[in-house]
Amino acid sequence: MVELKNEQVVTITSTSPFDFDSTIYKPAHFPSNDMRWEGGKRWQTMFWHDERLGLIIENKGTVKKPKILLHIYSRKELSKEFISSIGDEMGLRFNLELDLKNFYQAVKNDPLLKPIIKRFYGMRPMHHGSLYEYLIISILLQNATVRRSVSMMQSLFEHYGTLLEYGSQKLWCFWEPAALAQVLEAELRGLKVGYRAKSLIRISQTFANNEINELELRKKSNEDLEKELLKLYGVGPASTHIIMFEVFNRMDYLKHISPWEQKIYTKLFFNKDYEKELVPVNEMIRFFAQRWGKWENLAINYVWEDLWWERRNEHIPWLERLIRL
DNA sequence: CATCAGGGCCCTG
DNA sequence: CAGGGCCCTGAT
Repeated sequence: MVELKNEQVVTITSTSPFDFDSTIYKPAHFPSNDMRWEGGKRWQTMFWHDERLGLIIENKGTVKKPKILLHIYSRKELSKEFISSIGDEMGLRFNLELDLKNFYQAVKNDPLLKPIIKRFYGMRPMHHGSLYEYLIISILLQNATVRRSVSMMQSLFEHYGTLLEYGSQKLWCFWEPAALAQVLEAELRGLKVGYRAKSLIRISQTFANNEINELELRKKSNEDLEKELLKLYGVGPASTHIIMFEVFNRMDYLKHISPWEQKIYTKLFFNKDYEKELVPVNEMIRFFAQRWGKWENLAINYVWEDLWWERRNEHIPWLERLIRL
């Protein structure tokens, strides 16, 4: 375990409106021991340019006047440039520059979104981690129930990650790609990740060899980016779909809906019993494009997040059956 | 006890 | 382009 004793603090801001809790905490993401959330505060570990960091993201503002305090814990003192690069990166990952007012204007007459936007006014989509980290997660999601994905993630943390102690928390930090790149497949299979071992290793090698650059990919068009992602071993249309939205913030890329999402969407958007009648994926894709155009993924995400926040407050039997946590 | 699908993907024919 | 196989787990 590594204790991070050095603390530096920066202020970051967001366009308005900004809702802190629904942006920095996503109940739809599966739980993992690299983070902790309580109202107004999120602890999150971060592997950034060879440093293992502990972050505390703290709300000091309001929806109208956003202000976020970013506490950065590290082993040694960090340069001013390094600190500000972390602030910039978090701004991107948390979509703090996104102009939500355009979105709200575009969908202002939508009866489904109206009450949700009222409840989550200022919510942004977010993923806290890097492309590499999200690729690992998306591979763990493949062909597995949520419970199994959670246990594979924890197992990987315990074998290749680093336990950090800071801000009275102990949380796991991701490994660098090179650490997994040289592991033997049999060793990984010993951690019960199954056939995913090969994908985890090959993707780690791609990153360790610098054959892929997240910052460069950000500049690419949807089409080119999709092509680059699909080239990665173990990445298909389902993983590409979630990465395009969650990592690269593409609001207008929707080509795939997984069976699990299809069931939930059938209920949420078409108000039908998915056990009797599943709405076909192609029909869904046409429907979303026509209804919400270039904002489609954000619109869907608002409905999706609303459901998962509701699940925190009350038992939703049909959803529980689908999650199998 | 056996069988099967789960927030897919690769490879083969 | 369809379909088999893949690791493991809990539900049936």
